Amino acid sequence: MIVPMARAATTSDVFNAIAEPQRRDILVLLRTGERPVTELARELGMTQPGASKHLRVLREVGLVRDRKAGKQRLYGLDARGLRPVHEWAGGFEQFWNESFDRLDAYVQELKQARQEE
Amino acid sequence: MIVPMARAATTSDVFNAIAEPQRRDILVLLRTGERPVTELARELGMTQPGASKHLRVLREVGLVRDRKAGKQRLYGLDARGLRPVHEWAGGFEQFWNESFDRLDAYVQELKQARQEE
DNA sequence: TTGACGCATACCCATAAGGGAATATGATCG
DNA sequence: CGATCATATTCCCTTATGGGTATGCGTCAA
Repeated sequence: MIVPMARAATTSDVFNAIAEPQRRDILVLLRTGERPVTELARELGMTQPGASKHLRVLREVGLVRDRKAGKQRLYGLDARGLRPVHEWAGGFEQFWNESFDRLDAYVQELKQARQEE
Repeated sequence: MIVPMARAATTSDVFNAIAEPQRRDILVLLRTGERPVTELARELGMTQPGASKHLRVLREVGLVRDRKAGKQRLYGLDARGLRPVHEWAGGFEQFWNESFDRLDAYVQELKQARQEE
């Protein structure tokens, strides 16, 4: 049976995991240290279940780690999975520096030419 | 009326645009130069409508530009939009370098202790 | 042991997303 | 104008996603 897939499962792909703004917010927040779910939810203005769900996705792609601390569960950052993202995007560095120099110049020329008409 | 939103529209967010593997493939391919849709589709093994749809998303977030070339439409890379992604991920660099040194050490200790039992 | 607390899941709902096939739109050429 | 090639759109279908609320479950304190 053919199973159409709407998109790569968010749980298996770091790129997908960080596609969600709130999850990026969580990661940024966790740079300042571990946090229990409730506090994290409060700081980011989300419901506790909402936070738990996002944390689960982040945990499954390995961007976050959790450890039990008594009644609580502390979530901490494991940013190693972001390295591939950084490198992938970095692979385009020469292009955002160079590629459109000529295009930009051309656009400038057009504007100028139009004003001189 | 409250309108629940499943996720930020893919057309408005670069992070979402690059969450889809095939779109990343397109961007990588375009590093080697402009291409008409059909050729791009053939090289990446996707259908023409499929390619067009992905290209549309990429175009709407500004990662790709198109220009008419006679009967064809050439798509080219505009990687400037990837710079924020690179920088965002780069903001975690210190964490993937340092954060888990202690954790890794701890894991090593555990392994060693287990062998010595 | 019984609450209370902290967190994860389950369930429900509406929407976004992708794929495939068919079709519309655009442009070129004879 | 008519035929044809290159693309973009549309329609249909199935799954993924995110949010909300209710609820299950483990842990700690009295």
